Amino acid sequence: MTDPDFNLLVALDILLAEESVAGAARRAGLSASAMSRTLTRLREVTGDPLLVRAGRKMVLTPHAQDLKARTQNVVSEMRSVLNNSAAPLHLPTLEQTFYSAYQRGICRNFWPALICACAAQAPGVKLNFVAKSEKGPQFLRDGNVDLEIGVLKNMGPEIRLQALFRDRFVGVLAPTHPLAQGGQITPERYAACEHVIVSRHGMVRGPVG
DNA sequence: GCACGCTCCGAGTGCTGTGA
DNA sequence: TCACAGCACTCGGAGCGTGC
Repeated sequence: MTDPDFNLLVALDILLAEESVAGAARRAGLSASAMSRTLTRLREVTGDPLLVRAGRKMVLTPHAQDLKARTQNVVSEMRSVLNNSAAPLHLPTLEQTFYSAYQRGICRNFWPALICACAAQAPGVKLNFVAKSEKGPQFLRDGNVDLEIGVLKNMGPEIRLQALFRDRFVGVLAPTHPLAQGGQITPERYAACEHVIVSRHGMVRGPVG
């Protein structure tokens, strides 16, 4: 039995992510025709069309939808195995550009310290800060971003998370406010008050209720 | 509003060159 | 010799402008 061509996995990963032969070709540094032939080979190997025309666009078949997450994980694991160099990381000579996604209002506090630390310990490193328009780990999975700073959760097992700090809310109220009367402010008393919710994501309920 | 034609874009394919 | 990639081309769909 001959092993399949594992290079096809990388192409499959890009095709499933881009949902476009032309887009996948650009990302892989190939011509569209070369990527089209690669897709043909993938169709032969998997026995599934994988990407089918829907008007002017291409859409994933149900089988391709099933393969998408598995392929991402396998390719990510392959890369981590192959990139696991035995040579220790040497920051003073490291020449690399890192892209960092940020959520407005959260990580600007970290920029000065981060830039100073890079300049001192890794002068060859360049930092590009990219405003992030949507939540989710897709930017990291696609490799468009190396680092994200913000309120992160449900990122998946392949994304490494590290807590930088814990925040807390501080309430300010007038001496005449009902909460200021009657002793200790409990969560129940706080929740019983009327609230105004401001949500960037259209949520009509918050942690309070 | 509708039909028609033009243009653009993307996928697929035949042919050919290249390297192992 | 074979596999792969690029060039050139065709085909099909969408968008847009124009005339009725």
